[in-house]
Amino acid sequence: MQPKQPRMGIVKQVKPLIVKALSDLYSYETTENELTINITKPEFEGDYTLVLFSFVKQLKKSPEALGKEIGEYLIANNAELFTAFNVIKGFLNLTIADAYWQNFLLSAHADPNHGRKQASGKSVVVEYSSPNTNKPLHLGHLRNNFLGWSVAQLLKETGFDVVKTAILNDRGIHICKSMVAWQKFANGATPDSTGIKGDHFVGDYYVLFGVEQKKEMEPLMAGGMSKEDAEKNAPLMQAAQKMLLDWENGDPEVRNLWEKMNGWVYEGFNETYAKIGSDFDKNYFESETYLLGKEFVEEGLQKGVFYKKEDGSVWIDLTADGLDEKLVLRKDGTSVYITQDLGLADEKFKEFHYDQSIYVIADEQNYHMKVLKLILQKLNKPYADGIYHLSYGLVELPTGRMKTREGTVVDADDIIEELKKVAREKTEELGKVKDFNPGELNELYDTIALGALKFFLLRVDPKKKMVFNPEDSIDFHGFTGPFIQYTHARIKSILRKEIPGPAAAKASVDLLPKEKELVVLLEQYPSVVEQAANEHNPSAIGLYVYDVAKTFSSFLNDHSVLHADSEEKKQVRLQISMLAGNVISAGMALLGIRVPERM
RNA sequence: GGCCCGGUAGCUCAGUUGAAUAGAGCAACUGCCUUCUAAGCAGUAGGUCAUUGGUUUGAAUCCAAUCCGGGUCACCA
Repeated sequence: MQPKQPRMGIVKQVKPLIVKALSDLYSYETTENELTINITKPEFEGDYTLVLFSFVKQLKKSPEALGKEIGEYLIANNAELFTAFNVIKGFLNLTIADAYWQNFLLSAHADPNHGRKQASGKSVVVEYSSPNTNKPLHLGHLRNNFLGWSVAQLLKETGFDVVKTAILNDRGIHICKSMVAWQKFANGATPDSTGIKGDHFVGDYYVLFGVEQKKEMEPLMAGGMSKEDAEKNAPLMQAAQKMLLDWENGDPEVRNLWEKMNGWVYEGFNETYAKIGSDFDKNYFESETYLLGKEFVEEGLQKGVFYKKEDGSVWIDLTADGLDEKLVLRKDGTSVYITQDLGLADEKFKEFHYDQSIYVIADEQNYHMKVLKLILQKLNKPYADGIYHLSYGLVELPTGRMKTREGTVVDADDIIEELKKVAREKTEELGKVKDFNPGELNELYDTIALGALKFFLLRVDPKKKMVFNPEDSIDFHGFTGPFIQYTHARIKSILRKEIPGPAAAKASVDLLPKEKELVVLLEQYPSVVEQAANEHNPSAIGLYVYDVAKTFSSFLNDHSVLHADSEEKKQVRLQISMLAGNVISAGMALLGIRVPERM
């Protein structure tokens, strides 16, 4: 990962000039990374500020003298870029030429590719979403989905070939539980016959399994059996275990039922994915990958990376790396989780020859992913270093973790519907789009509801866990998706009346503070995209786009675009408006959020 | 217990390759809609940046220790 960089565009051009200045003036050789340049605080004159303290000692000069000499040098040698400077304490405040900002505005305001980079030829696989097929998606899955989708989009934007993959955990004891419960209690009911969405339908039987199992456990525990034993010995559990064996042996009846019920779940998932705009280039199914990776065991033994214990189980000793001894093959010769992950990593590489393989997985699995990468490195796999775990924090409720048992899980479909309802109520209350037809209204509600939800989940640093408070997380004011969408609609409202004309090319007027602030901010957009992509961090985009919307709103409050004092002024403001609209639209698109023309 | 991650305003979050008085939103309070959409703008109030010590011209940011919270260390996935 690249080191963090402040968001700034022009600074990339400024840094080499300062390096050269230090070299020419003092024969002091430094690198761009050594320079600290910040945006100038509003209370001082200037655009960007070089912090001088770090050179004071080495150059044995006072900050004031240094600042003055560097400032004078920069203006003397780059008059087209710098027009003024001042030194306050240890800070050299530089003023960038108005012409630079005006040229930027001219070239960028109508450029739809502003911020997009050339294809690099590098490829990356992004795996996100790894649901079990025994219950519907919840809020945690949504964070995973939105993150993965957005990171994929960011990487596309910065020139990567991206393959989006999902792994479906479609086998195992949890699936058998739903199947057993359905066999016993459903009387042949189906999603169609009940009108229940497939994934919810199957999930209901998974829940029912737990309820009925508990009933069966009571007499067993009353007879003195421990809770653990009662769980195992409950007839339903026995049936599920048997079904798992039958499944592995390919029993046709079990396989048929399994395919039928998984089919219902996929139908439900696909409906939700379509609704949230999630998509995948390739689905992997655990039922097809769970046997992969065994060849790694033999290879690891030969290379001396793994070792075999007396009972036949195979292990790797990672204690030298500060980890533990990890099992890679059971004594009965069956593989464990890590084994199939090794196999899947290899499978993906064979198919896509990735330079980078990103796994969007919750931070519960930090340890596991560390082990995965380490084993691949020890096996000298060429793709090992490209493995990257995008670890995200869990979504919690004010009361703590969501728990299926306690029924505190926030269902994905439910929360989307709830938000849509709020979007509708709010829209009707405001009454600004009374001329919309039902189709347009429905689309608007979708746009707003999903905008609110996606922005809420993406605006937080992925690696941090976050709290979802149902009471006030559903908010359309302030630091939210709908506020940004609203700002976009306002901009469009202006541009529907007039767009920047050819006369704009000649417009060169002094920028007022609010105008300047916006232009400087908008000029940073490509560097923000680059940074967000490097860090696999969509929240950087969210913060930035909000900043743009907020700054624009403030600007709009103080200045009229269409009724500016002069034609030139109007043109400049139209350009700023258009660029702000494009940046908001493009930035939100990177988060998977649509922006409406009106709302 | 070992390892990992976190602790910033009442709440949710920015800010952490060290830099000028620590920033937003929500909630509270005050103003502002015959003028490009008030889902808005402007303002007031709210902080021992968990604690202690250290490094430094300078620390929310780096180091150490401590306290608190979470995760993980399964022949589960």
